[in-house]
Amino acid sequence: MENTILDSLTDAEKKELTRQWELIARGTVDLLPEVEMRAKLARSIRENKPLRVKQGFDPTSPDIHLGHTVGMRKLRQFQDLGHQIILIVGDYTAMVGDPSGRSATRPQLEYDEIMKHAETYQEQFFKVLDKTNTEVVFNGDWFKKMTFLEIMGLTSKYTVARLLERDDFSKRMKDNAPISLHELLYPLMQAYDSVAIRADVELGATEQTFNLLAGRTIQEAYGQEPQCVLTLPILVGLDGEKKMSKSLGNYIGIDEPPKEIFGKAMSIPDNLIYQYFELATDVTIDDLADIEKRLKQPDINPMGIKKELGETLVDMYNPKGSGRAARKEFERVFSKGQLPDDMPEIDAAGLAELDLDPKAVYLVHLIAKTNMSKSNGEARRLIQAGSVSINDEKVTDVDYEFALDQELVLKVGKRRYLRLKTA
RNA sequence: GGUGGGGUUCCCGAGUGGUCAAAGGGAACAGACUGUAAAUCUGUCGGCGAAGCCUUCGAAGGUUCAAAUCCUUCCCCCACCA
Repeated sequence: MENTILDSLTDAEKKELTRQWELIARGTVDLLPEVEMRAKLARSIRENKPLRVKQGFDPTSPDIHLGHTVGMRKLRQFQDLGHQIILIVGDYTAMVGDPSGRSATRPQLEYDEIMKHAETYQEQFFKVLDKTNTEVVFNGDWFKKMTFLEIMGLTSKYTVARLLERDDFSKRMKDNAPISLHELLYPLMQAYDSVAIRADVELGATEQTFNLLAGRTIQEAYGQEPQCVLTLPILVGLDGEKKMSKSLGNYIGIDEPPKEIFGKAMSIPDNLIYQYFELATDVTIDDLADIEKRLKQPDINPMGIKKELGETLVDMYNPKGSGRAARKEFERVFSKGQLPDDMPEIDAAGLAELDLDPKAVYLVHLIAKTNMSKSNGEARRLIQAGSVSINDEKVTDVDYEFALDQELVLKVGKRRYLRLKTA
């Protein structure tokens, strides 16, 4: 039957199919099953009916980061091709916690907190996607209403053996780590989302393959045509090892200030530069090839290319020119060792509020109370390690105390600054 | 439900009455070297302005001059059996 649709296309339609296919396939790891996907696309073109393309995001953290944008940018491509995007905000799935790639149960979140995150997600989605033809739905909309009988119905459509096939579960079994029953349900919930919105295609990172495929099974069980599955590479975090995630602290948030985005981009290991361009930016295939070539040249310092990356990333989520400004600022502060444009400030009154005497400021307390360190102990250690300076002069005396009688700049570590003003 | 094994600091993991704020490793932070890269080396890594004190070894009690270590109860995890 698939072939009949393909065969019946006019030349113009075939050309359109090829165009769409190429764009969709770019950068994807797997498109399963390919034949079905082709047939769905062909039908969509023939009948002029957009595909319903879905991806779910669990609002487990307050911000969207570059890792999320890999899928979102693929969605954007579908959108530009005229297809319908459905974003599932997983308010209910977030409560369960996706076990994918996890070696331990996720901590359960409070519903209120999840909803707060959901709000910022909805704002940040549209830094990448076009608001006008995006549907945003919460999966709580249907899960909230499900009766126990209906849940039984859902769970009867999948077997435990198949769930346990997943390597994250089997690993946990082997390691004698706990697996809670509700975690087993996660893939079924995600799968049911596809039923609820009648998805034609679902996107996700490669680690999602199992959940995505479960969607096919469940849709079929509910009498729907199974969705096609499109997987994308996982973006590695700043540490160069683990996947980018808020909880690991190795992320670049798209809502962060330009300075931060640029600085974080500069801190990634060199061997990630290409990947970041490929997965997190919109550079053309030609540019990508050029970047690859340049990175291979032995006499080139990858730092320059990394700065381009930083600039590109900043510009994607900020007004024009922000990338350039961020780069200049970075070069001034870190390459030339000059003071940053702006830094936190405190004056005598501010010190007093922190219970510090402007006439005899105890440095350890100053650092700790202004959150430049986590505790007095840490402040003391930083001083001993020689990472604290005032007006560019290293301070190594743990008991250092000074009177604030002139403007000073305190620097702790490589990037924490504080300007002290007399009034 | 029964039997056995476990729960130690951010993580892994040693420790079975004092010398334990607790070995070792990892992570993290800082310093040197650099390019806020990697690698390497060094230092730090519960809190308190020194001494000393305080909090921490699943939870709560108890024994003891002294408890991560012994006892009691409870909570949780795992394996095998059912």
